[in-house]
Amino acid sequence: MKNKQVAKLLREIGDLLELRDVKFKPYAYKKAAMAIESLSKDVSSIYKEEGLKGLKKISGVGQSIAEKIEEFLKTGKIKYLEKEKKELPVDIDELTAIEGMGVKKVQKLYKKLKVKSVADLKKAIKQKKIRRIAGFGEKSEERMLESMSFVKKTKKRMPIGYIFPIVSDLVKQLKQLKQVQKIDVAGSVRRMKETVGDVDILVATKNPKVVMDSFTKFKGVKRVIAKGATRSSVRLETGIQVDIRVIPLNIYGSALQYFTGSKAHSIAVRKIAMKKGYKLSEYGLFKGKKVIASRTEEEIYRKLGMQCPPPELREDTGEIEAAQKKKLPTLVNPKDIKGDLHVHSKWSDGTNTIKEMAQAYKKAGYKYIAITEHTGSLKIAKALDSKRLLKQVAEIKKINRQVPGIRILSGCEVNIKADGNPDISDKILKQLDIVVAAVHSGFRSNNTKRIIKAMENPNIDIIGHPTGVLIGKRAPYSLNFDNILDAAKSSKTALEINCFPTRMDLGTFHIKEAVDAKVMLAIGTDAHSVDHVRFMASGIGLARRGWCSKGNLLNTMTIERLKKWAR
DNA sequence: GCCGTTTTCGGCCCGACTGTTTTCAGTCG
Repeated sequence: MKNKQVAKLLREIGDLLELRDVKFKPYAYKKAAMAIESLSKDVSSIYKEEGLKGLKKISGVGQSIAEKIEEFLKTGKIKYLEKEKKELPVDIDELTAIEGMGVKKVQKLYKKLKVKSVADLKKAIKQKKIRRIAGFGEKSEERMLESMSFVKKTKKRMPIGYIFPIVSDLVKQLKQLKQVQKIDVAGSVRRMKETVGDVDILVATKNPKVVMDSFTKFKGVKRVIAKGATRSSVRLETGIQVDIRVIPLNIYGSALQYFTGSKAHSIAVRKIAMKKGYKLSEYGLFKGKKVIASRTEEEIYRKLGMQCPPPELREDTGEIEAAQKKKLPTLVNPKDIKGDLHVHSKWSDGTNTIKEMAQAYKKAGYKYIAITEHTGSLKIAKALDSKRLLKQVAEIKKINRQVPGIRILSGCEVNIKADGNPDISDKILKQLDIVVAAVHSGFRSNNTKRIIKAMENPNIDIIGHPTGVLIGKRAPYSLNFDNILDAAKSSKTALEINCFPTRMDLGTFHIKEAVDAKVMLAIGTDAHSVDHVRFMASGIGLARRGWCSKGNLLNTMTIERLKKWAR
């Protein structure tokens, strides 16, 4: 996937143009960057299939930007960008990562002090040179220095699965204030994005001051970045930034709509409002000075002639058109989920017994779980060989009698060897209810053939964490995903939505492609302890982001239908 | 640089907070 790289380069061009005070072009480049970043298809495959014409079909991409993308795909660089960079050799990315530093300030500091990097900036601050420049002062120096130490942390996005407990703790603290009339988490958390940069919380109250004062003093708050009557920002000890917005109850809907985003979705919706002669802001939908909708999101979208898209779809990747045509899909719901198809126990690298896991899932309302331990050649602690696997099958039969009300399926997470064969014999796999197969080695090679070979094995039901990505740690291995989808369809193999927080694999884009190709999907938490049962929530969110309906997921089947499907 | 069932030219989403200013530019979301 080249999309992220392309987006970054275009954004850099935008920044450089902004530095030079060029009008409007920066906006165009950044808009194009945003569109490419949220594209469901790889730009290089678009280019391969349809050439320059295909690139120009991307919203925000015209002749000039298309040519620059083409140049990058062919040569690995963009001459225009290299030239611009030579004239302004500034590490914009690094410098603007500092709180309160934007391109204009970077420009000023370069012109006046030849500041090119964070190191230069640090030196200039130490020499007290910054404060002598118009627009800067002693306080700016202080602020910059302070935020430099946070830069590394802030640039990192956190997996959503790890954000939930932190967020729910904050919400709980806020709910205890009697002044809080209504509260919601907005932003990327509400949209259930795989990773979260910062957390947005919306509160309705008649008494903003009390809410703001308490919030900025909550436990876990390390630093107050900004504090005002309607908006405050803090950084938690965990490094996460939390923004809180306080508004009166009568504009709750428009505020929630606005603060949920995404930015691309918000801009697109505002433009629809403009076309109808309205103005949309967080304060409501206006006709002239008259408010015509503000209490609920549904009301606003209705007045704009569209359905209200579920938050998970709000990325401007087709949901707006679908909402206008009243053709939004009915997304899968938590209550549709009957089972978890990827669970570990003490038998391999988990921390709880099978019985404990089953009881935890039963308590959470599940009808079945599949115990899927690591197998054979995998060097992970206590991987199961054929003998232990068969022993576990017998053991599970016993536990099934001890824990009524939930059905434990025998399975495994079999290792796909380099040649595409499983590292447990078919004779054994045949005796299991559900077989998840996954790649655990050879991350640097193209694994398309290997996975297709595995899918053609009739004993393999699900391909686990299909792209091998680890958030913030490992890039996905190279795959021809179109070929994977074809093979999944013809071999009737499901692809996993592994929602262990550091995996989130498949991700949004690939899920949507699988849904479009009518390939079955299976959510698996990859739970290694009873505390991991809750990861299902982000798995469902991820499935919804990929436009999954009930019918796209194995987990929504009854146990009878699932077993039939597996056979 | 991009875009258009009002436009192929003339516009580009909107508002809060901060630090520096004496009324606002820059940044952020």
